[in-house]
Amino acid sequence: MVRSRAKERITSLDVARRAGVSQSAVSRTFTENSSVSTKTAEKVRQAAIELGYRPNILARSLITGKSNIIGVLVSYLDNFFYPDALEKLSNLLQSEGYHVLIFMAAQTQTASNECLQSGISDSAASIDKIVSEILDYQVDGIILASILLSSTLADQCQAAGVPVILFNRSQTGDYISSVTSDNFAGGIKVGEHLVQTGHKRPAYIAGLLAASTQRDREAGFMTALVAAELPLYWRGEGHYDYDGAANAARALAALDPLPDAVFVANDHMAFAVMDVLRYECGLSVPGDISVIGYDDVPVAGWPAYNLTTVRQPADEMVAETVSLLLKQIGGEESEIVRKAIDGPLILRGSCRR
Amino acid sequence: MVRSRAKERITSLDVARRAGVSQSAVSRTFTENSSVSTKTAEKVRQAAIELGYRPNILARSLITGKSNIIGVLVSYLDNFFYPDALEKLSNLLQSEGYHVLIFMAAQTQTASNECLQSGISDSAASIDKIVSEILDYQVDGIILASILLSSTLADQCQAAGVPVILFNRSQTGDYISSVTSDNFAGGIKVGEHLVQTGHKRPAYIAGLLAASTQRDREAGFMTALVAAELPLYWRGEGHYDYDGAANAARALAALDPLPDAVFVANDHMAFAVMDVLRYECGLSVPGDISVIGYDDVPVAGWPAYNLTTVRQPADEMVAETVSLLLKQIGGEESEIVRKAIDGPLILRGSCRR
DNA sequence: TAGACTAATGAATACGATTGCAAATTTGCT
DNA sequence: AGCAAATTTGCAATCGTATTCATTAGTCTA
Repeated sequence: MVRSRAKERITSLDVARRAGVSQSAVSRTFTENSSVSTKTAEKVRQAAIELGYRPNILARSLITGKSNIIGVLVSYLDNFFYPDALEKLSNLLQSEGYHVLIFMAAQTQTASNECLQSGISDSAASIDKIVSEILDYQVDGIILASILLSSTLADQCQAAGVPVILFNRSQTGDYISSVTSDNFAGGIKVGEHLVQTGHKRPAYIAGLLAASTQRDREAGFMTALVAAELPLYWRGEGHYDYDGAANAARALAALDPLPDAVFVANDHMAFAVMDVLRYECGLSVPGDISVIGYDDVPVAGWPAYNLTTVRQPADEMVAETVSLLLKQIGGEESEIVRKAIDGPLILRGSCRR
Repeated sequence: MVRSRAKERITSLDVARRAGVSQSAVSRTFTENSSVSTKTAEKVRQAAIELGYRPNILARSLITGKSNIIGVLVSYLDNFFYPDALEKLSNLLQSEGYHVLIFMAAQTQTASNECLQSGISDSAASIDKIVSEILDYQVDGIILASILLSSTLADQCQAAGVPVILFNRSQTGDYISSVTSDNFAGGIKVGEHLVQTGHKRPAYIAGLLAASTQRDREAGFMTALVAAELPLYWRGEGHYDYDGAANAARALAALDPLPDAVFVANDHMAFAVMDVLRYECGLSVPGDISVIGYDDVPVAGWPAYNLTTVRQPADEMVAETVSLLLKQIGGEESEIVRKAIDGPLILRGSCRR
């Protein structure tokens, strides 16, 4: 079976000829709120169906200056929070008549211990490159999931009149709107809960140091500990990475005495920590150590982990992101907004009560 | 801080004036293999940087007839196989100079037991609608992940000269290329392995009945059982859904005598099955029942599940998909191809040896 | 240095739609 | 019916770029 070769496209002119009207009439039948009589509209629609015509959105965008495309840049999808958020984001934008052009930031190959500074600057450069590409597509807006933007790029977007919103990251200094969960408050909740439940030797495993989520969660956690005059017993780094967190967990398990609780900066790493503690070290969670994560991804609720964690309200974060973006696109909102949405601590079985 | 309002765009003409050359010259400097002297190219590039000019891809696409956009339609991302595949797909296409316009198929709200026929036809209609939208964007090609296409839509794509490739689904009857793993062979491997390891009461938990992956995996599995003259002890349905599979597992656990092994049609469901068996029913896996899954998503390798499963070679599947699609776009390949890539059975701890 | 050929350039047109404008038609009202 | 107002309709310009074609500049050979 051989597919027939490239077809000559059907344009509005073809439809116009067939329907016996002008090309403008065709255009108007397919454009919202432009004046066409129902009679001609019907003729046009009929002819369009017969010919299999559909308007060329690229041509339309060229003239209207609106592409109805939102560029979404996401760095990695192995943390389940992101596929989930992406799905919700895409669905919501679709329902608003927009479409998502997706870009993956080049994976920085700095697996774990490699010098992070260079890794970050590498990726910053490549991200700038990608954002430029996004702009080339004349997108109406940009959403950066877990990604920061150089200030020159931010300027460039602003110059192009394209609103940018950071999703799950915030950036001080530059003037970009962001939507996150209230990571500081979440960190506090974790700290207070550990205090209230009588833990005495709390540990912390950090995510990527450059990430605002990591900083805020840790800052909140430490604030709560300080308020309770409970010193941090140990601190490790897992780089928001399964293997990185596993290594940190091994270091943690070698301590004597053992910490009695560990707050891990996100669920994805917390799973690694629990796996190592339970299946490599033969420890019991929460019997020997309590583990608390952050995100409340679906897997956290599965019985195998049953992880106590702070929920990031993905639905609300996505709704807020889209609403904010559309407002900025519509020109209604031009202030810089930094929205931090509160999320509850979900008590499950990985933390001793 | 208030963002400055919409800017007048910088066009190639602006750059031309600034560089003291014609608009054609500007265009040529930004187009591959067109003849410009290095001297003028340099002038143009300089002026472009000063003005912050970047070519408008939409305008370019309008004239070249190539958008460099690939439409990717995916139905859900909660099965970890898809985020992973999507990430790889996007990366590979990006490296080939293409970009991904992503569409989510409307979630069929037929949670589990609801009448599936109507659910499927609903979603088929909405998928046709979405594919039409994709075509409106003048995409150069379409990838459908786990999604089937009505034959009228297939015709429409063909008429528009847009190649379509099914990823992880195949469709008989219609003439669409597809890339899958060799699900039949995989099913056989599972069946043979259960036979060789001396299991006597094998059960099967099916995925969505309409899915080719489900059909082929089950057919392969049954073929192996029949060859060994081992009857299927029990069969349930989980609809490729965590909760659906959990329900099936509860039914399975109520059997007396218990099956001694269950092949679950994908990993995502297998996790639910293991969770129910272990934490609801107090059974041991693999002590009381062996569990085998399909996909080898990353979580399958985590110690908490340590799931024996058939690997779907995502890298190869993605590479094959992209290579095939690009060939078809380039017009080199016009035959219908149905590629089924073999994947190994990964032996882990969830199946008794 | 002249001649032959190649490479570089600009003017003009096309891609497929939207939209302002003016003419043509329909509608509404007395 | 007759005129004013409102609605339709078609023409033509436009969006930002690629590309053909004719022309000019540049290179190489003899």
